Amino acid sequence: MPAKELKGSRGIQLPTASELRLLQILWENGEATVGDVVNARSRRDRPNYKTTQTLLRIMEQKGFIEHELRGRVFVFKPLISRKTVDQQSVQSLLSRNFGGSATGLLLNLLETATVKEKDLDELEAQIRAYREKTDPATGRT
Amino acid sequence: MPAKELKGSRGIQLPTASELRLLQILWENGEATVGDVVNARSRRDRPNYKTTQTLLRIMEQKGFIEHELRGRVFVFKPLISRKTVDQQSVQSLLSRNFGGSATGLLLNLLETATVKEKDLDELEAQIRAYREKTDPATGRT
DNA sequence: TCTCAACTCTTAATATACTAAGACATAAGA
DNA sequence: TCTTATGTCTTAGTATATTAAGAGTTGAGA
Repeated sequence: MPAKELKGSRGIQLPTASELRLLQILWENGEATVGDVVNARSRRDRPNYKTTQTLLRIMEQKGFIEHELRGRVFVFKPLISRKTVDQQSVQSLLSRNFGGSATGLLLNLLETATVKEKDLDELEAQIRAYREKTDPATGRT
Repeated sequence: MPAKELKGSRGIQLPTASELRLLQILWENGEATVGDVVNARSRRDRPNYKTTQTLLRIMEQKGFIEHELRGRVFVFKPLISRKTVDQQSVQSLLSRNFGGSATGLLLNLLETATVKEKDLDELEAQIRAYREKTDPATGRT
């Protein structure tokens, strides 16, 4: 059963913080009922059942997830991948704060965040791979 | 004249997209009146005067900016730096989407964004600098 | 069969974001 | 002096985000 569309979706729409928390659970489990989602959180920060239900319905209206009636319960599945959300989130930050330039963000990250040694190696490897991709012959443009 | 505080500010508060657009102008100019801010935008995407005024007032309540009465007009100045906002924005994205790990974000960036050759050099230099900072002797941890 | 727990559907309250109009003051120019 | 453009202060409407209660349904177990 497909979801109703919301009204004027201008441009891409990113999940909100609350929605993202639920999406994480769907991504980890592949699919989940409302109860599954609620119980995936520790007793400490466990969300209200009704609240979770409402959120999932809204997320379906937004096209982030879909549901399927199995028996008499709804089983929800993600329609949008973690990678897509991550990329769109990064793009959004990039245009909002860094004028669309990835470099500013990269430098900010290295200045601010704690990056593990292993990650630095990985990152350097990625840079080499990126150069290869850009210009397989010399690694230069 | 200091601003009134808003109510329950839970944790740090980031400027919204609209607020960030105005902050950029204040950062560029050092200070600006409502009219200055409005006219800093091209006729195409020029915001409404009244709207801008309201936004600036809210931003002052949030502690992002302050104003000073000069003659009969308000001159606004930023209280928060671009660097601070950038760092907090990145941290926010990091915890929301990447479980707090900078590496996921870095790899995502290299996969997705178009990074200029010059920026790759700069980035490698930054990685070396970061290693130095971490362990001046060997560059290793 | 009867009760109850789990579930869906409907409704709603509160907060924030965004946008802008209306009322009123005043400096400056005709 | 009188009008007007420019400003501030007050008020408000629409949209979205977040949270959750209440009504009603039904499968399952006592």
